[in-house]
Amino acid sequence: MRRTNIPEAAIRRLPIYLRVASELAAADVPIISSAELAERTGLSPEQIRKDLAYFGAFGTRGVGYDTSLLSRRIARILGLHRGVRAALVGVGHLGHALARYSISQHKDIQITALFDTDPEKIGTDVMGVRIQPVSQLVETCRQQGVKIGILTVPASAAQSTAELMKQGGIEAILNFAPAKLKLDGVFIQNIDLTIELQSLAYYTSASEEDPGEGE
Amino acid sequence: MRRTNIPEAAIRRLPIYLRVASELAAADVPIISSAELAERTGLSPEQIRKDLAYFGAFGTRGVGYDTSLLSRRIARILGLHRGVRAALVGVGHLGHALARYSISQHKDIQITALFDTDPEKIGTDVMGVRIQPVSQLVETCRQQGVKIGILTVPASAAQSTAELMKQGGIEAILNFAPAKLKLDGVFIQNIDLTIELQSLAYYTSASEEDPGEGE
DNA sequence: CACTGTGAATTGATTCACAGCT
DNA sequence: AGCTGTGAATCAATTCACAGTG
Repeated sequence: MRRTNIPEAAIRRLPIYLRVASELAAADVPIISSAELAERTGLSPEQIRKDLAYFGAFGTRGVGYDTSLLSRRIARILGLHRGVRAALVGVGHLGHALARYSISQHKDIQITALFDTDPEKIGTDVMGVRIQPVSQLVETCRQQGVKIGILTVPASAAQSTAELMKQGGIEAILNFAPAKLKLDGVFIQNIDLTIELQSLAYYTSASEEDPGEGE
Repeated sequence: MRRTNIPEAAIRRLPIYLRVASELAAADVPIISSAELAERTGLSPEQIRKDLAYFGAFGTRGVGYDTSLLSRRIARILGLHRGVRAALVGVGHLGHALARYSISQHKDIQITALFDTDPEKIGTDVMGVRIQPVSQLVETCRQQGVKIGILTVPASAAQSTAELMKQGGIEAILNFAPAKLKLDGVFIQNIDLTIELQSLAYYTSASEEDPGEGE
């Protein structure tokens, strides 16, 4: 019933709507129109209406969307209403920063386990979450019902760590390592800083095609 | 002549090809076919051929692509051949981690300036790059010819900081703040950790539509 | 012969335009 | 009257299928 014909692009926009809707609901703004949502998100009103309509009509014609209802519905669609547990592997500088940020910010996605191989780090904690050895990953993730993995290990360790995550019952991975993971049955989203920066360079006058060295 | 009909998606894949090609060239593998490239990147051979063909034919029919030539050509297309300077604003935990990583890793995109508003941080350095007050941003970026900005400030400061970046001559921004920047004439790429994690939850059994609280 | 390069076909996402509620 | 919800049209990206070439 789920995961059918709904564009992936639409799903990636739901958290944006969620953010705006819950901010407004918290500020006691009860209603927002697709036009206003468009204004605040930089998307088009039609796209917003279409995205929301994929999941059933929760607006009121002639009026708009109830911000409180909207935020609850989106949270439910994403499965955030009960709280989703995540584990982060590789507590280097980036991993540490992400862990701090996620542990402090998100109530809906909670990092409940941290793993590393460095004996110096194991046993220390990040904002109250203890760093465990990677050898504990499968067992701990299974015990805690962790569903999301955040991968901030070196590229060379990425594939094997991802496999452990799968064994531990993780169903979706946010991969920061510059490596393409091959892992069936697990949803993988890559964030690669090098790719982002390098492709950004293209949109810069630095790339203004000075006409090649010959060859 | 540039920025014409080439799909943005293709440009975002160039750094992937660049990585593989330069790794192979460094390992003295002189030639790679689109099929092998597909194998290593998880993309399709046709897509790779099409992407590369947008920028002119640099393969040899019946043979494949010269890895060394390929990496040089892509670097040139992206404008990386001369080195591109970047500035990072907001040296919190995430900013610090990204700065460390970028300063140490990338030769082609160099972070040459760091900015923050915190007097405690100003004057300290990250791997040899001194943190300056944001009040110096415009002047320093102009002086150094910085073209890329990395934005790791709180959401509330994102828009105003982005405007300073534009004033400083920055042409492309990698924005980690959860805010939609409105800024004409500057290419903006957003990375929003909350969005990534929340949309990941959808692909997890956590979201298995237990049928709502009614209303 | 084995590969690249590329028009044509397809698939997917966005935008348009309007019908349908409240 | 003013908004949502949605089929139809457009636009963009991917995949197909094969012609072209070293």
